[in-house]
Amino acid sequence: MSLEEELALIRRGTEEIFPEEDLVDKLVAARRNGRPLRVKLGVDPTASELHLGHLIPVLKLRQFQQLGHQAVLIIGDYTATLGDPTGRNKARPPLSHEQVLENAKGYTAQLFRFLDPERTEVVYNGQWFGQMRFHDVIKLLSHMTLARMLEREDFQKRWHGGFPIGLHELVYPLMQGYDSVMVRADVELGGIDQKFNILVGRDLQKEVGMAAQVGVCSPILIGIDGKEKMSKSLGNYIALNDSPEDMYGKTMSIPDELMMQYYELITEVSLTELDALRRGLADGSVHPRDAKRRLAREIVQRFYGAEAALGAEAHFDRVHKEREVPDDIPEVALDPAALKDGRMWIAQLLVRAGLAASNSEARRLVVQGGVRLNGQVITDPDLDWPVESGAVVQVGRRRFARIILHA
RNA sequence: GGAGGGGUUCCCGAGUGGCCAAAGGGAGCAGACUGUAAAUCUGCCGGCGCAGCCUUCGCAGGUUCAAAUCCUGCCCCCUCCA
Repeated sequence: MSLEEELALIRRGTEEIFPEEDLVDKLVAARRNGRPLRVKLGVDPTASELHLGHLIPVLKLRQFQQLGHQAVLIIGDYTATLGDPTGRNKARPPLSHEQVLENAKGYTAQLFRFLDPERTEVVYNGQWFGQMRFHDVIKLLSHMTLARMLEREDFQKRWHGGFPIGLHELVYPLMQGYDSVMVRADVELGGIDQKFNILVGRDLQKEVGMAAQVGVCSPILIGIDGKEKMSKSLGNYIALNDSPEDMYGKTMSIPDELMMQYYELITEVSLTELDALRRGLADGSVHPRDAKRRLAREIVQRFYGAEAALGAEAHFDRVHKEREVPDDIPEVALDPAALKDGRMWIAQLLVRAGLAASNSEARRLVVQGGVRLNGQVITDPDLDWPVESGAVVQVGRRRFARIILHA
């Protein structure tokens, strides 16, 4: 593969590479000396469930591996207990070390579905931060100035917006940068929100006389709502553990504008094909819906294989095109003793089925025509319904529950 | 340490004694349209088997027939000065 080809692959789906000349130099040197680049990715095991957003830099790391480079996966067991302020206007609550280690286990297991263990070095940054004396900390801090720190966008926003900034948060970028020093990183991957931290890593490496790393940053993946960064707390995410059906369905619900970015970041469809697709969408020869169907297939395929992808598509068509009741809807056990003469008030039923938060909400749903019992729209909020085992309750277009009478 | 500003329903933000379950916007939910896209339109958006009642406006007391609105104490946040 030519250097140009390698560069083109690395550039795919990246928002910024800084400085790109350094990357070229490093790649040239790597080829000449037969020494692969050390590509660092730090993950803070703060969440329990990984989603596509977390995966973006991981896929980039995998790509580097496929190009013959060495992956260095840093588990931020120490930094995670501190709370990374990145991208928030609020400090993240610190986690206990036990919690972090627990998360880390799940993380690595999931990440190794994509990474090649042969070419991955896994290190915990507690290894060095756990050893530091207070004196060492001060020394590390002395490499940074307050003014420099406040250049960072989210600090600036909080500063001007009058929101608190914990002193400990100022240390975070230094820690991440120090990780780069410790693993002698040539390249650091991350979302564009990591840019500042990666630059601090460059500074620190230079301070100790090391060649500065290159930052390769991906854009922040927008969630399926098309508005906010994908995150668990916003509920706009596709989890790595989602079922093929869910994954397919969620992908189909993303706004059209997001399609190409998802293609670029998550699938392995070639760049030339993506160009063709883009043109097709622009001149109307490709229906956006069909492009999205393929995207959904590609994504499911990456996680579960081609067969599962087709299965998920068939399921999707059955449920949403034919509007049939899905076959895997959640079952809700109902104690027959809760019935009066074999009947139950519809609002109660919805609440017990987990389809409404309160009787009031249930009542509203009914009045607004959003509730179906066995496929039939109900509009009387006072209805006492004769419940039978296996009955299907539906709220809105996509929320179902099957009632099972069971003592 | 000093001076000042502020905490309202998921978020922002009106409301300064009764007409306030609390304007407006956002988010969300439901309906129409559709491609489970976007945009748009309509309705809902504290709880209660609900033409009525109950609980909310930082926390705890108090005044009053009546308080988110007045008084007292406490907690928290912010700005400016040092």
